[in-house]
Amino acid sequence: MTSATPETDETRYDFRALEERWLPVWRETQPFRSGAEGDERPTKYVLDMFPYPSGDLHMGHAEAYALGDVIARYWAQRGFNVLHPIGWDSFGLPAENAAITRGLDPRGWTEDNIAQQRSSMERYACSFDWDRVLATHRPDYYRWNQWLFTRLHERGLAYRKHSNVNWCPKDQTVLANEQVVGGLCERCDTPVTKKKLNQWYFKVTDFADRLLDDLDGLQDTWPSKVIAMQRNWIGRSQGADVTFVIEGRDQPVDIYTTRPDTLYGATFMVVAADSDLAAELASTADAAVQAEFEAYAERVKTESDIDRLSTERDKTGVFLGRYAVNPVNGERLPIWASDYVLADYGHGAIMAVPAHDQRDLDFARAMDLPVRAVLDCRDEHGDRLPEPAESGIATTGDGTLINSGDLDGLDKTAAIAAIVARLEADGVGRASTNYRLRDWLISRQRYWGTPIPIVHCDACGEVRVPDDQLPVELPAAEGLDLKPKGQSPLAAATDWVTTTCPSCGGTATRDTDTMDTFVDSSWYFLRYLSPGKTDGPFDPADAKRWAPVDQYVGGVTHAILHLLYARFFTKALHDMGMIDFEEPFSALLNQGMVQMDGSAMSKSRGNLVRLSEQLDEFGVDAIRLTMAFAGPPEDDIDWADVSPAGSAKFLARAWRLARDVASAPDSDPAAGDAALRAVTHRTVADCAGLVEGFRFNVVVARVMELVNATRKVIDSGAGPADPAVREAAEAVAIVLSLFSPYCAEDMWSMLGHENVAHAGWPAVDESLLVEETVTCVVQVKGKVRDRLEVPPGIGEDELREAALGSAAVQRALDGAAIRTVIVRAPKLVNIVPA
RNA sequence: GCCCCGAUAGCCCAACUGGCAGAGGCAAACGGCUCAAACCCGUUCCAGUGUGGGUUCGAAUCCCACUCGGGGCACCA
Repeated sequence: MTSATPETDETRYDFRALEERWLPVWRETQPFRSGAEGDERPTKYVLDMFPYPSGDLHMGHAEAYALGDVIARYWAQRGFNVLHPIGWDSFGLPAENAAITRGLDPRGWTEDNIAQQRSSMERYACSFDWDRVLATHRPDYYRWNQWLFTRLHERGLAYRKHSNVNWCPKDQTVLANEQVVGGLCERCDTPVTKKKLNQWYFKVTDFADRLLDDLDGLQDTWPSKVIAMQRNWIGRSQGADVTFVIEGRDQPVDIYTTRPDTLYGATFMVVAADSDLAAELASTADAAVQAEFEAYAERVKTESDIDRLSTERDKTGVFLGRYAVNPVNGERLPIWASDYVLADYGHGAIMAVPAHDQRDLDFARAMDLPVRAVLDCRDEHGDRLPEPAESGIATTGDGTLINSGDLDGLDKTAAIAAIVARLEADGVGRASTNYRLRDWLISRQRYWGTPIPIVHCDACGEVRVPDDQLPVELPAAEGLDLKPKGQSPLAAATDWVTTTCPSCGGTATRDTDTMDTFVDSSWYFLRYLSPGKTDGPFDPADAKRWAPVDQYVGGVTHAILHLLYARFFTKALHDMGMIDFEEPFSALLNQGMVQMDGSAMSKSRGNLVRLSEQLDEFGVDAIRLTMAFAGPPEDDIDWADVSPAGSAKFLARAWRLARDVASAPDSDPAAGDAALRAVTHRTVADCAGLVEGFRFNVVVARVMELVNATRKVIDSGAGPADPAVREAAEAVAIVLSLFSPYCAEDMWSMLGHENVAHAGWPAVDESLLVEETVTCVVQVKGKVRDRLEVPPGIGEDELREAALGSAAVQRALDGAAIRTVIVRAPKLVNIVPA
C-alpha cells in the first residue's frame, strides 16, 4: 500500500511534519523566556558566545548552539530558572566590506543578516530567551561602550599615547597584539608592519597580576588548555632592575634581567634600536655613528614582524660609541643598539651576558665582543660544560658563581638573593616583575564601530563627552568614503566632527577613531541582564541575581583575546563597585570545530558542507543529535566520520516507541516489566551526571540502549500495554528533549502530555537501582577463571570462600599453594598462587 | 627551542579514574520483508589499547623514555 499523502501519515516518523507542527507552537508559547521577578527557582546563567551576523548559520554555529542548548535545557528540566540569551556581535569589518564592495548600507546589511540568523536559530530550536536580544551596533548598546570608556578614562585606565603599533597595510588599520598571528594580520594574512601613531589604550597591564593569579580559581571549571594559554600570554617573569650609569649622561639607565646572578658576566649593553633612548644616545655621537644608526633604525622600522620572527636570522646592530658602567665592578660596557632588544618590554635596554644567554652570545660573536663565564656549569655527569666562547653555546642553566668577586661559590638562588640585596642597599637596583602582556590598543581607523566619546579642544585638550550627551552616534555612512586609507572615515564627516567643547563651549573636534569590537564583547553578558535599561549599562540588582555566568560555551578561538578582555572589564567593574564578583565566567566549555576530511571546511577547498542542506536532508533534530553524539564536545568533529542518517534512523526508532505505547497516561509503572524499569531508572540517574560532566556522546549512547531495551519489551512480554514501556518512553522523550526537541515534543504529545521542555527531569526510584545479584569475577594470577553470581552485599570472607570453592579455580590452581587472595567485594576476587 | 593535550576494532567513540577491554553508532557480511530496490527488522564479523621499560596480585588507566598527531608561546632579557 503506497500512500499518496505521506504528510498526513501519522504512523511514520516525518521530521518535516514535526518541524512544521511544533515550531509555530513554540513561537507562541516562548518556553524559554527566563523567569519573572518573583520566580522562586534557583537561577542558572547559561551563555553561548554571540555570533557575528555573517548571514546564515554554518556548521560551526550548529555545533556550538546544539551543545549550549543541551546544557540550558538540562537545567530547565532540573527545575532551574535558566537565563539563556543570544545577541549579535554586529560591529566589524564584514559589514564595512559589504558596503565598500557592493555599495550596501552597513546598517541595513547588518539588520538583514540578523533577521535571517534569528529565524535560522528559531528553526534550529535554540532555547534562547528572545526577550533579551541585543546587537552591539545599535546605539542603545554602544552608548554603554562609550559610558564605560568614560568611566575607564576617569580612572586613568583609558589613555592615549604615541607608539609604534601593529599596522596592517591591506586593512589600513592598527591591530592589537592579539590580532597579529605569526607576524600576519589575523584577518587577511597580510604581513604586519609598524607605524608610529597616537592611539587609545586600555590599561590591562594594571591588572596583570590579578588576571594571572585568579586563574587558579578556575582550575577545575575551565579547560586547562585555556588557562595555560592565558598564563602564557600574560607571561609574568621575576627578575631585577639594575641601574647603570651612562658616561656623559646625567640620567642613569635601568635594565631588566631575570638573571642578576650573572651581573659580573655583563660585557656590553644593548638598547632597542627603535627606542627613544637609542636615538638620544646616538645623537651625541660622532657623525659617522649617527649616520649608521639612522640608517639602521630606519631599516628596523620598516621591517615587518614576519622578518623579525625568523629565528635563523643573524644578529645586527650598531655601536653607539658610548659606555655604561657596571654597578658591581665599575667595568665600562660598550653600548650597542640592536633590534633583538624590544623597546616595549622591560626598559628597552639590557645588560648582555653572552656566556649565559644565547642571544647575547650570538650577538657577541657577530660583533666580536668579549665573552666571560661567571658560572661553573656542569652536565649530569658532573663534567664541566665547554666554554661558551669556544662552543658558541651559552650555558643558561644553574651553576656555581665564579669570576664574581666575593659572590664566588654561591649557587644561582643564593646569588640572586645576595646580588639583589646588595643592589638595593646601594640604591642601584631592586627586585622587579615584568609581563609579556601589553596594554590593549583599542583605536581603529574604521567606520563600523563605536565612536570614541572624546572631544579634542585647543583650549581644554582631551575632554570626555558628558554622560548626558551619550551616545555619540555614528554619522550616516551615506556620502562617506569607507575605503581604508589610514585615517578614520569619520574624519570626512565634517558636520559630525565639528562640535562644541563640553568644557569651554568653544569650537572643537570629535575623536574620529572607533573602538575595537572586542570592547563590545567584553561586557555584553551583563547587558543581557537588563536589556531595556536606559540609565545604565545594567542594573546591579540584576547582576546580583544572575551573574556571574554559570556556564559559558564557545570556541577555543577566543581562548585569549575575548576571555582576557572580558576578565579585565569584570575586574574593572568590580573595582568601580558595580558588581561583586571578579571573574565573569564560572565555568567554560570549549567546543571543537567541524571539519571535513581532516581539514577546515572552506569554499576554496571545495569541501564546504552547507548546514541548510544538511537540515533539509536530515532535519534539525538529527543534526543536533549528530553534533552531540560525535564525541567529546571539545574534540573536533570530522563530518566525514559521523552519520546524520544514523541519527535520523535512531530518532525514528525512538519516536515509534511513543507511537506504540498502549497504556494510559496515569498507569502505574510498578506493575510493569521490572528489568526494563531498572534500565530506565539507571539510565535517567546516570544521564544527569553525564550531562553535568559534558559527556553528551555517552548520554546519547545510553538513550539508544534504553530505546533498544524498550523495543525488546514491546516486541515480547506484555508488549505495548506494559506500563514500564510507557515509563521508558517518557524518560526517552525527556532526555531526548535536550538534543532533539521536535521529536521529543511529538513523543510527549503522543504520550498525552504538553510542553516537554518543562516536563521535569524524571524522578529516580533508588530502590530500582539496587541490583539483586552482581557478577563476581574470579581471577587466578590476574586471569579470569570463573564468574559467580553473588548478592551485592556479600561479605569479603564469604566471597573468598565461594571463590576458592570454584571448580574452575581449583583446576587453574592445579594444587599450587596460595600466597594471597585479594577480595574486592562484590565484583572481584584475585587469587595469587605462591 | 619551551609548555599543554591526545593515540583503544576498517572508522567515530565507551570502559564506574587501578579490577571481565566494548556501552552506543557508522561501515561490512549474511538472513527476513519486497516482484525488485530503498526503508525497516534480525544475526554476525572485527582490537588486547602507538612503541619500549617500570610500579602492582592486577595497568587502556599510574611513573619514565620515545614515536606520531593537534594546539599554544617564541629574540620578552
